[in-house]
Amino acid sequence: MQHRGGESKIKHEEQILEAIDQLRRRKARPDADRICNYLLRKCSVDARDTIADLHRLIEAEKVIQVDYKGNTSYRNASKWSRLQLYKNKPEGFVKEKLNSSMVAGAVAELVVAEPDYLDQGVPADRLIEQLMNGSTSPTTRRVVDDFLSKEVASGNLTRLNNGNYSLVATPDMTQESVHQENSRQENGIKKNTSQNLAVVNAYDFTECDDMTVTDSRSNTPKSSGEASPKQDSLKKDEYCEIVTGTKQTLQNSHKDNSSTKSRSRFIDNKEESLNRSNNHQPNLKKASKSERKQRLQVRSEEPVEIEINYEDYRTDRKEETEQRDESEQLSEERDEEDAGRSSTNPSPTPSSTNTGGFRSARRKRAKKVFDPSDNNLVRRKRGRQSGSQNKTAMIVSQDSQEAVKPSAKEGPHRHCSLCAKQKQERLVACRDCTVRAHPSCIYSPEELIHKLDSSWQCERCKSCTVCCETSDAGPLITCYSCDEAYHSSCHTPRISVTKSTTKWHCNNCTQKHSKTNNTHSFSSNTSRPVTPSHPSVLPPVLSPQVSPARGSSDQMDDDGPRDGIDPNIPDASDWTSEQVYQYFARLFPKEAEVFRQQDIDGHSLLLMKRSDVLSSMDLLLGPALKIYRHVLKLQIRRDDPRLYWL
DNA sequence: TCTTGCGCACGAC
DNA sequence: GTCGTGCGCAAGA
Repeated sequence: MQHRGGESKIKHEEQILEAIDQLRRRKARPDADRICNYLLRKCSVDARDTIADLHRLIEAEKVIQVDYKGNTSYRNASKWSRLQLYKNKPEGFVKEKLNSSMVAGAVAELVVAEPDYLDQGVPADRLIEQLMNGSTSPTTRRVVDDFLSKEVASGNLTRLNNGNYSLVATPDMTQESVHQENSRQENGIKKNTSQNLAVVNAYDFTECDDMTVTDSRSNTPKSSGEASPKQDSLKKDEYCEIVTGTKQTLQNSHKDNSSTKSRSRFIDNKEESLNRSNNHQPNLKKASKSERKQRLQVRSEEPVEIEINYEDYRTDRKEETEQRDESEQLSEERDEEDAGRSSTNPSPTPSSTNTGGFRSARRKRAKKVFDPSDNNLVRRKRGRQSGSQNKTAMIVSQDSQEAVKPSAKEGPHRHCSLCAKQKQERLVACRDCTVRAHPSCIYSPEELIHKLDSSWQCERCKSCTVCCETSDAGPLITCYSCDEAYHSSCHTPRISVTKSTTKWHCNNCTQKHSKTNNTHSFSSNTSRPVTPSHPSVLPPVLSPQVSPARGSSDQMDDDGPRDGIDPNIPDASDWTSEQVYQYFARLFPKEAEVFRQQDIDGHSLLLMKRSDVLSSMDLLLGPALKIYRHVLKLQIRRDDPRLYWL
């Protein structure tokens, strides 16, 4: 491949263009870092070579360097739909190369280089030149001048009577920029600060042999201005000392009335400065990554990115290696700092921060919390795709029928626990556990009419009103009227049950009704054994019972014992963990194990909070809520639904 | 740990 | 409104 002018072939042109295309497909920013990374992985091309070729491609206009949302991107000119727009109005694609921070940085740099500017202001020409030097993008003098005018208009910059520019001092100015500037000078850092003198984040600079730092806006080589020494090795701690805040620089320069003074002071305070600057070093990578980074070396973060000045690759790195030991020591500290910050973003490009740049601050979206029932959705696979992947997936996988059956979506059990079939009938959930059943499986046709809207309790959850034992202790007979269940031996008088009986009324109901009517159809002679309407299809343990009024506050009000301690609810305070387990095992055989695992005894049980049950026991929400109900029941020894949701 | 896919926010038009 | 872009996240290797 030839340059347009017929120059020598650009060695990695195809790979670079491919990288750009690939990154665009991935919706990843085609920045220098990623391009280098791509070539490194695919072709083992050193980042330096990649950058060098990238710049050649830019010069050849085969790759267009643009600033988009505050950061540098590269476009494949042959495939870029906006190429014509760019050609017509290139500044429209580089306008973000100028921002307040960059201006501030340029001013600060010039002030540090020439302390007199502090009082006199920075000559417009010098400032424009500085800003233009900060970018090789087609930024024109006019564009820069216009931008400066806007900055003045917006109050970010002051134009003095002599026509020179000065930064507007702000209260938050600190000394650190001067420090970094001085540090740079003293340590021979070449850093283009056309942006603010902001954080230069180091990705393991122990390995950054011959990297130099340039403005993030461009990977193209650029002059570093007067303030930048020529020999430019970089060492870690110097980067650590480069801290955001050009304005700070000036103010502190003012305070000290001399940049020279502040310079020495800052050097003395190096350690302190380092500590502060650590907060601005979000992407320092651990040494383990260094091997790849060594070759990659193009990293960015925050408004100022590290970029490779490919012209400087050839520079001597002797100075840097001399200071490496110190740097490595400091890197450990930074790593520790990093541990506390977002490290999940592997992107080398500035991620979320927008300090001082024009880049819009993308808000980090909260992770969506899906409805538990969404677990039944087949999600589109993400990440690397292996084999064919139906991109239009996102299909509701399971019984679409249930989409019109709201109650059936309430929990993990979508099959009727009684008939184990799927019907066009909504499921009723046991109010205490996860068991579900069709109303028609639970009730007889006659019962369906007036009990359909009642809460229902499966046999496991049903307990004897008198002894509180479940059907494990013997068959329960449920009152047709109040739905209280009794063991035949617990009820007074003792119940004589026959399977053929369908309607049994407890003694209480019988007496109540006998007071109000003649109880012609109300007799405790009829009983309803704890068997479902369709016993032939029942799972062995499930025997649904209707609890029409239980759980309603109305009944609570009628029910004397529930205003205080319900004697039917056992005192769990002295239970062993095994007893606790046994209690819950009867109700929630699947989930009860957690009580045993966590060794929850009666005392602990009584101290448990809602959050303990819902969060700390690793239970699904549905069972957890039901378990909590029982926990609360044991704690207060009342069965008051009103308390469950407190 | 790294790469990849992609939802969705954002800005330009 | 559409379109281009790419951040931020999650999934997969």
